[in-house]
Amino acid sequence: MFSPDHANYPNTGRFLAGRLRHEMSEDERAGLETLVSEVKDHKNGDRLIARGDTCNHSTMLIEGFTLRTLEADDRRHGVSFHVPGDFIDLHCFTLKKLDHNIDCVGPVKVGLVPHEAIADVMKDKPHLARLLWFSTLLDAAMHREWIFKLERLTTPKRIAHIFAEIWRRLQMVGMGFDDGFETPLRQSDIADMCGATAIHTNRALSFLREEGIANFQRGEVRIKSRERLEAFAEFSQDYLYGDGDLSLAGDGIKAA
Amino acid sequence: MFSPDHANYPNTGRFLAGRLRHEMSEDERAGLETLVSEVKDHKNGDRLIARGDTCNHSTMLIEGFTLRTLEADDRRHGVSFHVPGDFIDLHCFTLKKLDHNIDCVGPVKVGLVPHEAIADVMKDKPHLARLLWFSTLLDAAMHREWIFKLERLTTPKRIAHIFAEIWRRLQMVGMGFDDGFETPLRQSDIADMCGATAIHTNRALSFLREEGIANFQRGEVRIKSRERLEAFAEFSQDYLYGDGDLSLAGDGIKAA
DNA sequence: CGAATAGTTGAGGCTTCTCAAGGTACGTGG
DNA sequence: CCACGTACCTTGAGAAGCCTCAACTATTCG
Repeated sequence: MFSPDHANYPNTGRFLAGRLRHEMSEDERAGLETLVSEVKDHKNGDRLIARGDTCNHSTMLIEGFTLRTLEADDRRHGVSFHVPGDFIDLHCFTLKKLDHNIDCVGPVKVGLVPHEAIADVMKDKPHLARLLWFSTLLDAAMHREWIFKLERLTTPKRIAHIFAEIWRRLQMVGMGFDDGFETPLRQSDIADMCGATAIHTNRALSFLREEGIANFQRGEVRIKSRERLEAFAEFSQDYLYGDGDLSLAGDGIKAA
Repeated sequence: MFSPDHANYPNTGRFLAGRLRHEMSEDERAGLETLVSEVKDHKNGDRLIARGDTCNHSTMLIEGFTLRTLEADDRRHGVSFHVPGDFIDLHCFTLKKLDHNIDCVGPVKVGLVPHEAIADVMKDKPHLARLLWFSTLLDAAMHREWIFKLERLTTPKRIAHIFAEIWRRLQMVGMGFDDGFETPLRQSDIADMCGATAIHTNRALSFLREEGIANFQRGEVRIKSRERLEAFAEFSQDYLYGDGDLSLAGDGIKAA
């Protein structure tokens, strides 16, 4: 169902894998790969971009895991996360100044894409431009699901929802295992994404462990039954626009 | 600071007012106005679009107020709202099937924009296309602020935050008053946007009234001190990309 | 005027927070 | 190999926020 062109396109081969990558021509895939002008490595805790920075390039996440965060007082809040293949801050091409930070969790490899290169795509390759737009709209759809989740679910269910989302998104880009996944996230990172304290998050994780829903231990997440996890979390993958009810397969974006 | 071209462009004159409208040429303004192929009226409670609908047009909100909602069991949750001038579901041009509903609150007038017309813009008017993209990214930025708000604030502060946002957004498009604003929202709608019960929302509104922060009574919102309201709500208008720290004024989108 | 919608109030219970104290894994230097 | 430091995780207890159930009141509209 997914085909991470990772061998052919080491920097961008995971972009939109499991979503609309099947709509990209070889020409577009190759064109996208050439947008990356520079590859950089970062370490755990690095802040790739800080709120308010003016940027003239955008960032493709090649390896690793990042968080989008907002801060107030001394508390950090997570508003979304990224897995390899995500165009982390494509929106800053258009917004110019970002409203949030991008923080590395664990070691990270990114590809930099100059904004002039994206402007050329806008001008000359409307179909690829539309796919780039699509990827920013996916972000927005995920944000909406998070809002829904925060309005509706208790902390244990929020955590289960995050696990379900990470697992699905990793698998879409050819990562993750049949019985779970690995992540550099610590309990406090999960707390930041749930709007809960680290202490309460710890208790909620114990609960998930005791109930046999998900076993999180220092970044190793083992899940016995995806069905049970997703039911508990009231999770449905539709909003990821992969295989669910809202899937675009066979009905996708026609050349603009 | 804002100039709602409402007289010249009755259907689209509020689009991006107070944000990047000043960057639109007369040509682009006129072109945008002609995108609207049909104007429709709706009444309170109408569902303009339901989750999963396939759409071949997008919707400009001309008059009135709408909510984006997601439902589960018998509970409705609000993930964002729209004021006149908002391109409510521009993203369905690219996503094709929406992940959420659009519900009318009070009487509503909308303009329909066929997707072929938007595709032409993508092909022939890259700068206008980029402004359309920008408007969907504004949505995403507002979503992120909501996530932050839900993770961080108690119900009284969430409500104050919503009031602060509505007020600012109305003023950007030339609506709203110096001492508050009017809205067709009921207490239960506010509850849906806060992830709280209507009962708790009622108590929180009483609290805001007693404290003199905001007086909400059947859609009339009176606010003595914007400063006090925004401080209480930990609200900063930056994320609306109007006048705040992230403002693009004088530094906006160059022709692509 | 009556019905329907919208808003208000009270009491008991669950969820989450705060403050405070321990426990465990893992790397570094002796 | 052990001692120690640091980051991460765990546990307990009391308080605050929010929910549910169950009334009751006010406003709007036919």
